[in-house]
Amino acid sequence: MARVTEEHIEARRRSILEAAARVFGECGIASATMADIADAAGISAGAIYRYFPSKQDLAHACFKEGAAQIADLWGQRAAESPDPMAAFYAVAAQSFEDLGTPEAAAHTRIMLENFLEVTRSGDQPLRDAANSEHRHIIRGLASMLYAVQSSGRLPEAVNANHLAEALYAFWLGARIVRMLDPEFDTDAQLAAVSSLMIAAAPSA
Amino acid sequence: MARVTEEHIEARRRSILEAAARVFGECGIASATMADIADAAGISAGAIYRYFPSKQDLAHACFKEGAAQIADLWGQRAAESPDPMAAFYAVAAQSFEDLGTPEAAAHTRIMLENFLEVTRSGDQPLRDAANSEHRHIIRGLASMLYAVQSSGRLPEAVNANHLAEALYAFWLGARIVRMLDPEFDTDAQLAAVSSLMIAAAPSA
Amino acid sequence: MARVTEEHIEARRRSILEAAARVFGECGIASATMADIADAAGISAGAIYRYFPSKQDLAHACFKEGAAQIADLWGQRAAESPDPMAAFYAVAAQSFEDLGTPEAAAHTRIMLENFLEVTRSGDQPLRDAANSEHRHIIRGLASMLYAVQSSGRLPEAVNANHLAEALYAFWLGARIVRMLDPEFDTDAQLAAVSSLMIAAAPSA
Amino acid sequence: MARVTEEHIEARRRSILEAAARVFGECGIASATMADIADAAGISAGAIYRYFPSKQDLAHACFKEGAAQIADLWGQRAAESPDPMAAFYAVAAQSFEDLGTPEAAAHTRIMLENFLEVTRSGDQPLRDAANSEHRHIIRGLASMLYAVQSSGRLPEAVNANHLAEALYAFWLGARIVRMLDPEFDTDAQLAAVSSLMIAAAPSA
DNA sequence: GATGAATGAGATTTCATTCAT
DNA sequence: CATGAATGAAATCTCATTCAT
Repeated sequence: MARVTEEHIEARRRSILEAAARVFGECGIASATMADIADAAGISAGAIYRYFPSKQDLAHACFKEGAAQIADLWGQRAAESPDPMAAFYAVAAQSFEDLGTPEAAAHTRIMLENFLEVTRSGDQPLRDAANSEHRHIIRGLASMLYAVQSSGRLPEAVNANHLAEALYAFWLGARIVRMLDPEFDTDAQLAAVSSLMIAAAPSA
Repeated sequence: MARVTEEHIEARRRSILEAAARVFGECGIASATMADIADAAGISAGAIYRYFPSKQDLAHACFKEGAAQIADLWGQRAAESPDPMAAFYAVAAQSFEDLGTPEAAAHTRIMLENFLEVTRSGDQPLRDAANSEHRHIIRGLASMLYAVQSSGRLPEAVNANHLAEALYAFWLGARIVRMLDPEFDTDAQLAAVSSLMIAAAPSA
Repeated sequence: MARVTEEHIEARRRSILEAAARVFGECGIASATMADIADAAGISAGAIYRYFPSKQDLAHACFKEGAAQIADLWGQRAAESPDPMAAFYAVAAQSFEDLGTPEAAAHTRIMLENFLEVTRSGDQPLRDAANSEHRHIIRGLASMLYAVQSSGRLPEAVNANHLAEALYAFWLGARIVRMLDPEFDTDAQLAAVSSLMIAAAPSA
Repeated sequence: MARVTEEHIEARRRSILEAAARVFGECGIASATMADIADAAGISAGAIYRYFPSKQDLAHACFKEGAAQIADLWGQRAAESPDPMAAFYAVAAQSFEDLGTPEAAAHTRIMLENFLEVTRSGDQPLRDAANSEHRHIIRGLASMLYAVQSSGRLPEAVNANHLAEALYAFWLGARIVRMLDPEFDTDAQLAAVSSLMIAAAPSA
């Protein structure tokens, strides 16, 4: 089985990563065993170590993968949409809805586990990586809000940057509660926030 | 005599619970060992089993304990304050600030671990317990907002219930990001939200 | 089984150490498994870790134990014997004979494995420990030879110190070859060395 | 064509053997991995199995190789030198000095590992092979001593055969201690032994 | 009632070896 | 023939839990 193409190797790496995300999401990083992941990926446990040096590295790779996907989601939608405010609603609504899929739910859980590990271990590079992820999204959100403010639909008295942070926090918190409580109506919450912003818009 | 014994038992139970919260918060539930907890509580590992049937039960008891404390915080402050809106700011600001203390940080982490376990295990009673906790807080928040709305400082177009949920989500998400990123300025975010609500207030 | 006496613990430690020496001697440190040692000691593998933090530490403890026994042997005999030269023959002959016992053979093998590890790892403290052992014996040997030289039975032209080192090297090498080759006649060699020294004695 | 292939095969075999000796000497047989050896030999791990059926066989081949080199050393020098006693000093001094080179140090270590395995496994052919090696050297040494004795420089009372064995043991032991302890002055020891033999020489 | 030594069931990780390419 | 990805069988070490003292 030697002399395999580069793509084959990359594909194997990805399939391990996907299996790991699935299993980690289901069982938690600590409880999941390498054997579980190997089974899910259809290979032997030992084979994983050709692609990832340790369970911890595999978990980190899963986290980065998930973070990249989330960042993509925000970046893509923001670029697509002509109305910046609508983009926020679209992305938020989309990601809330995605929570129903096992992948997105798993990613949310892995992200939280990563958060827990980072705040506990005090590993600064890891912390920086985690921070840069949310800062990236907040920056995007803030630039949306600046555009809204420029168009006169957000009062000057509101600090766009800080509101972007608050919206990010809302989005993160809502995802969490929503996973726990399916009756937690994220769409209605989005609508409430929206109506608040409309009400706050300087009357033309 | 029996009375004294019972008190003694309860005191022992509490000291174990406190030690467990401390250790679970620091190390994570999976990594913490019963020996760690026993050391922190100043007893032997075997003795814990007289008070809690298993590590898992001990962890559940910690969750409940933490949830009760958070609920107390909200209930107490809300009752104290004459101005409902101010109460929200006070509690939120207080809890953001508390994140600097090891106890509050540990509680936040334990709550998240609880969340993770609940969404994974599908254990309905546990899920209900977790849900009832945030619903309790949201109810309090909603009644504050109704009061604000009644006083004419919040537009009728905004659904107070859903806004309460959104504020709760914001509060939860902000606590999380703040633990990761000390530069995440929760006070400024509260101010931004506040200024938005003021701007949205029906002009007298 | 708690609240065991200090002696019981020490006894358990010793029984593990003895079992380990037996098994390490038989199989080699690398090949021996903790399960083998646990079986030999009549306990579970996990229990060993209460007494020794790792397999490596256990191996080192075995080595030190063996070294201490050897040093005792030299020290004791040297003190007992009025004739220093006879003491050397006695100790050497004794230790050559001992090679027939499993314990002594095991110790010789463990010592060699320790030597191999030390020269490979470059761990200086370990190296120092190993060196101090043979230096101790050589010092004893040298003081014997000085006494012999003082009594005029060894020419002044011979450096007693260096001859002591040579005798130590001979003793070590002979033990090794003897284990390999039962026909290697260590007594005859001792006699040959002895006759050489007698021949070298300044004629009265 | 067939001839070329055969030479090629032999060359490959030798390069693997050399790489294995290097790696085994550095890491020890148990710790060395087939991958390490393959890297050192510049081939793939799987290819080794075309030349040697198993790791153990490879190790045995290394032993034999090392033994042959040592025997060569003694045979060559002994033949070269007109004065047999000088030959012993030359070979011994040379091999002590060589211990500074990685190759010679590796050979000494491999020899010891071989010794350990042989005395443990009870594999008689292996034991015989190891024995025949030192007997070969001892025979050479003994014939030197006979020559010395014939020339009247060694008393008849000394058994040349047994003294040869003792010198061999000294040489082996000194090599070992010297590797551990660089301050172990093998030249001075040789000189001490030499002075003892001179003193023992029947006064003309 | 408390203790802590012991158990025993894994979990991660490593490699010799094989064999499809 | 060589390659090196994959296997699968350990081996070390960790802990929740039990129970003799």
